[in-house]
Amino acid sequence: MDKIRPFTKALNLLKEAKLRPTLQRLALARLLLEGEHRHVTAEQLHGDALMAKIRVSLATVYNTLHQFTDAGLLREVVVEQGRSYFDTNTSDHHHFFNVDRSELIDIPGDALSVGSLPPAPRGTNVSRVDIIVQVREVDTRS
Amino acid sequence: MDKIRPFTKALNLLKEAKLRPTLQRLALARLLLEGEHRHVTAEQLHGDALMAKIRVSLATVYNTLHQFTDAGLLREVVVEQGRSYFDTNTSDHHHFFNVDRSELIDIPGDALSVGSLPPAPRGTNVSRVDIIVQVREVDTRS
DNA sequence: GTGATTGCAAATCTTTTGCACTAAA
DNA sequence: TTTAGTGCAAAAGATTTGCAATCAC
Repeated sequence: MDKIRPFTKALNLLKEAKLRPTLQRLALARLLLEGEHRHVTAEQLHGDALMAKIRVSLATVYNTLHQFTDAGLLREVVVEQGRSYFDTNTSDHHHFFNVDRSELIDIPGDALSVGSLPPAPRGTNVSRVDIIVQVREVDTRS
Repeated sequence: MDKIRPFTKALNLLKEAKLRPTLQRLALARLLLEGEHRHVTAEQLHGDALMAKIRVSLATVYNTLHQFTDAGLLREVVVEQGRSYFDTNTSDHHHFFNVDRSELIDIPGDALSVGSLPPAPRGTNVSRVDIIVQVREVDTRS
């Protein structure tokens, strides 16, 4: 039945975020937010969009990713120098980062916990906690 | 008495790392590794070097930071999109990151611990765990 | 000497910006 | 209409690279 109203979810998300539902925003929202959770770079999403016959510029992809992030629909994750990932899973969780494949994998929030966070430096408040578990492919030689 | 053999420590570190003790490597090693622990960007270190009358190019600063990192003398920390920090503290510890000031602050390894790390994805080994506690300046208005 | 290291400038890569054009309300 | 949004190309930043000149051994 999803076929009967295929744009509803993306449309509602944009509406809630007070973002005008333009063709490209709607299309990007569908790519990002209607399927499984994903971790994408701007470049990847741009490629996906073109593949799906959606005419959109890279600049607009960047703009849109940031607008979605500001609206709380996405979460920006920085694990690699020079490139940002955007995570469609905005719930409390952490990440494995496979350095060899440049790939992020979610760790459910309850599978990992921080014991005893020390107090934030004077004059500051904690705004977010990220745990990045860096992993590498096992060496199959030997 | 440090004045009597001011280059000894940096020299030994370079020797251990099997890096030829050139003028600029020695100078950068002294700036980085002889004082308090620091978190520097390439740009900052370059500035420090020029300030200390050490003639060195930014490209060489980058090369040197990476050579030191490969040799285990430094640790690269990525917390901000577009910029890398190099941490002179290579022992097991984590970080506060003040977003408003773009400033890293060490959290001693024993002040924070991860409870129950889930198993690494099939075919991978954990190579490193980073905890970034993002903080913001408290809002003094209101 | 000769091979490693450096400086410089150019190149690269990701991300941002300015502005004329287009589309949503 | 009128205002927000888009595309394009150019700009901006951080980092890397190619290569001739220089330095450590």
